[in-house]
Formats: sequence, structure tokens, C-alpha cells
Amino acid sequence: MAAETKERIIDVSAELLRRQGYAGTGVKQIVAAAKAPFGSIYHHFPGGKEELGAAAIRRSGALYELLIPEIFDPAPDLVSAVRLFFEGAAAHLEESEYEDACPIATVALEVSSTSETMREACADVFENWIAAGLPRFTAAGLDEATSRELVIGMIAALEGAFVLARATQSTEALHVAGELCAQATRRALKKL
Amino acid sequence: MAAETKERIIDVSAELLRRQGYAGTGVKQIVAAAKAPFGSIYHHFPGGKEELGAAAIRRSGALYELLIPEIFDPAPDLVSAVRLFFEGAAAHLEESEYEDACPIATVALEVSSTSETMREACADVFENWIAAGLPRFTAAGLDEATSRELVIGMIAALEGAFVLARATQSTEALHVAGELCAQATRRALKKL
DNA sequence: GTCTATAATTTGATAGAC
DNA sequence: GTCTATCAAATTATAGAC
Repeated sequence: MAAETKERIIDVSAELLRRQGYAGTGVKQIVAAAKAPFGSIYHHFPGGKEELGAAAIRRSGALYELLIPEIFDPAPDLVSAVRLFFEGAAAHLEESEYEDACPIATVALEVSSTSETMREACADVFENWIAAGLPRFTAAGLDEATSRELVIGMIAALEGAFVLARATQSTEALHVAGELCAQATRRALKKL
Repeated sequence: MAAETKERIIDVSAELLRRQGYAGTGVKQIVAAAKAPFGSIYHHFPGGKEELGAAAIRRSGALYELLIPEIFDPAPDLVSAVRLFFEGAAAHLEESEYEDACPIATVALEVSSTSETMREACADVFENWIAAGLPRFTAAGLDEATSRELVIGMIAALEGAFVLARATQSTEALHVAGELCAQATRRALKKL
């Protein structure tokens, strides 16, 4: 039961951090949404808000990372996979009325100057994503360096497109960024 | 004098919002940094923190927009300009020890779900940037639609690269994203 | 170990003296 | 119109009852 409460607190925190950021999300709001008593935060996370925030970021990061095999592995080819990745993101963003963008980016930008603990959690997540994406590109025959560039480019383009999309409430940037990455991938494969 | 105080408050706010975001920046912190009396905020900005925040975002947006002509117009060609744009961003980020990334993105992600006033200010800034970038691409002979895609792709890639760069404290993503956009531009020009 | 009551501080905002 | 004193509410965190 204790473990379940802890898990529930992390899940709720991850959701709130995605929408409101770190500073914008209160500990009281978290316990209210998780239907947990206030003190349980400091029982399960002695490091307080910072420790909880880092745990939530790592949780979100791990969940989002699952999308990579989920989308890339059944795709007919690498270029299609890249396209599907952005189209899936666009669809999900639209369905959530532009609420559910990247669960990490907001916090990453926000806390990088103020909390080293939180910044490291975000950096770890991004590095895990890159590591998870890499084998999908090398498996298509691309060399390590090219694959890394394409993966980083893809994640960067996705993150930035989310920024534009959320502010302008339009998926245009996601479609454009997806096509940009798909074409770059196509061109790299052609050179083989 | 009154006008100067107001300007100073906006400038200081813009700087703090860039580093800490909207929720993470207190009104009291702003007046302290601007060496202004607390009440002057509500004298100059009757709408309170939200009105001040929107003004700061628009100010930052206008300043940042100046970089487009500054970098693109003296560049030898469009592809070089795109590269210089990212390299300049990387250099500035590194010089500021990964503090000074995009002045809008943090706030854009943060407030899009909670403040319509602020979201609109961010959206306006992005649209102004797109409009400022467009003529540089059409002047090179590209059609309107292609130019728009390249500009949006460039801004998206830059924003996302900032997210990765700030979290991982590395400029790798900026270099990768810059090359991605430069190559896309080169290819579009080749087709003419 | 679960939960409540409270502490200490800070938040955004206002009233009103000068 | 400039500025100070203060407000009510919210913030993170803790102490300690059960």
C-alpha cells in the first residue's frame, strides 16, 4: 500500500509537471490530486519537492521512451517511422487540446539554472532517449555518427515543434519538423 | 523618468523570465532587481504580473527578432546564414554558461495551459519571427510554401536544440540541428 | 507509518500616506 | 504619482499525535 501511494504521487506529479512546470506546481496540489495526506510526501521523498520532481521526470522519461520501440519497430521502414513519430505526437497534442506536449521540456528549460538535481534528471532522460533511438538507425545500415546526428536532430526538432505548437495552438510545426527529419533520414539512407 | 522605470522593469523581467520561467519569477524579485518600489509594478501594469509578463515576452521577442536581419543580411548566402544562426546561438549559450537560451520558449511551454494572455503574447512573437524570416528565403528564389517550411523548421530545430543543450550542458544538439536545417535549405535551393 | 496541525516564509495584490 | 506598510492566501517544510 505504501508503495502504491508513492507510485500514485509520482504519476500525478509527472502529469502536473508536464502541464504547469516545476515552479507552477505546488506540493499541496500534488497531494490533493493524488488523494494522499500531505505528510506522505516527506515520508516517501525526504528530499522534498526536488526529490519528488526528479522522480517524476525520470518516470515520465521512461514512459515516453517506450514510444520509440512502439512506433519504430513495427514501421515498414525507417523514414516512415520518423514520420509516424511526429504524426503521433501531433495527433496526441491535438486530442489533448494542446495540453500534452513533451513531459520533460518545460521542466528542463525551467530548472536548468536553479536546480542541479532536476537538471541532471532531465539530462539523463534525454540521453536515454538518444540511446534508445540509436539502434533503430544503425539497424538500417547507418553508421554510428550519422545515426546519432539523426536521432538528436529528431528529438530536437520534436521538442521545438512542441514549443511552437503549444503556443500557437497549431500542429503545423510538428508536420514541418517531421518532414524535415524524414527527408534528412531518407537522404542519409540513399547515400549508402 | 516614469517611462524609464517602466522600461527598466520590463527589461529586468524579460531577463528573469528567460532563466526562471513565469511561475518561478516573483514580482518581488523583479522590483528588487529593477531597484523599483513595489507599488510601481501595479502603477505601470494595472493588470499585475500577467500584464507585465506579456510585455516582457513581447520585448524579448522584438529584441531577438533583430538577430534575423543582423545575421542573415550580411551573410554570403542563405545556407551560410542558417549555419551562422545556429553557431551564434551555440556560442552565446556557451558564453552564458548555458543560461541564456531562448527568452520565450520556457514561458511558452509553461503558461500555455494556464494563461491565455501570456500564451497569445508568445504566439505573436513566434509568428513575428516566422514573418521576419520568410523574406530571407523567398529572396533567394524559394517559393512561399517552401520558405515557410524552412523557417518554421529552423525555429523549431533551434528551440528544441536549446532544450537539449540547456539540460545536457552541451552545444552538440545546436550544431546538429544547424546542420540539419542548413542541408535542408541547400537541397531546396538546388531544386530551383 | 499514516496523517493532521502548524510553523515560517513568500506569494501577488491593495490601501493610503506623503 | 511615488512609494511604504500591510493584507490575505499560498508556499515548502516540520513536529508530533495517533
